[in-house]
Amino acid sequence: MKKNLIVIVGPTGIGKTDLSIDIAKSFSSEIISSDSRQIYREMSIGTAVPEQHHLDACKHNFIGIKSISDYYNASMFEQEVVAFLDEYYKEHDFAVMVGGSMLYVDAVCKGIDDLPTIDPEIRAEIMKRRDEEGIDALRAELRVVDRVFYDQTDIKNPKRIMKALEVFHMTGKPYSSFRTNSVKERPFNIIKIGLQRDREELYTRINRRVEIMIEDGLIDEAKSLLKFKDLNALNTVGYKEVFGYLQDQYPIEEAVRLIQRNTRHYAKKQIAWFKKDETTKWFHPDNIQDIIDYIKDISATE
RNA sequence: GGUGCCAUAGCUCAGUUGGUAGAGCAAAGGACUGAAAAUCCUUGUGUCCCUGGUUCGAUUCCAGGUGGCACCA
Repeated sequence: MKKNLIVIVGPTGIGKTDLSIDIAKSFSSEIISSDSRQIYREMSIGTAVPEQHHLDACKHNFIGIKSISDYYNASMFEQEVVAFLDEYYKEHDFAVMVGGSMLYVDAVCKGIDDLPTIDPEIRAEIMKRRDEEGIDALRAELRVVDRVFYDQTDIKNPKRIMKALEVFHMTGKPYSSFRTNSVKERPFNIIKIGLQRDREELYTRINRRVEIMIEDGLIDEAKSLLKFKDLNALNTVGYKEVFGYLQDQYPIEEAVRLIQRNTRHYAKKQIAWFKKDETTKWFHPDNIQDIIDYIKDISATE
């Protein structure tokens, strides 16, 4: 019988953590976190890492396994999770993957193309040119060296331009030549569960959760990380806004307001991304039995 | 009770020397295969409080009304 990966997705604050533990218990399963920020051990309050009694209730993987100074990306996550599952499935039939990082979820479920790892010098060089020559110069170069990608991408997005140029300078080949637009076959079933609530209800939960983070010591956590604020890991909702407060740019109330708003915006983007996947079955987080029945039903038939 | 000020987008307000209106905030929709909690794109019709008057034309001027605020009694 094929093994099963139960994937639980949904916007931040929807209630994924509680549900995932119930599901994991029902299927004698461990949990894999697909969360690009909970993976850093220095960040826990601001990333809403599950509380200790949750962690004790069920084995969690891929939480706190990296340091904020480590370079990490979706492809590394893909490889590590696939390797993990390869071992894990020798003793289990089900695994639960839960988390809101859209690209990380897709990296595991669909795979992403093999690309060369970019030398830090090349990345630094591109960033330096962006600062000195401007993004327009980089955009013009991309048009020459990779017209295919230039025509199909969002050309106003500096990150897209820089990524493509990094690959070109690293390999001498256009970025578009690495893009296969294919989905990798996995040796396990993927059962996608999407969680949804009324927008108003979700926003109320988000606003409240931010207040709780502050009560739980987010300010102190951010204070201890202030000197690392330029690391990518800390370009994160909850931290960047507190950094502004700690640097006297605005009062604490403003920081809270910004975190709440930016978290809502993040949730919106997650909803837009996840709803495009037509293989996802949507439930309200309280309908636990329906979800369990659905998983039993679909896993038995595949 | 009297006087004055105010009434415009979900909120705070600007504005129209009379030709049916726009900022900030909030919000909504979307893109996105290696930095993704990142990055990027798009979206402002609203009885301009109500009724009447003047006018070719009123959200704008005038009168009355209603509501709010302030001061005086």
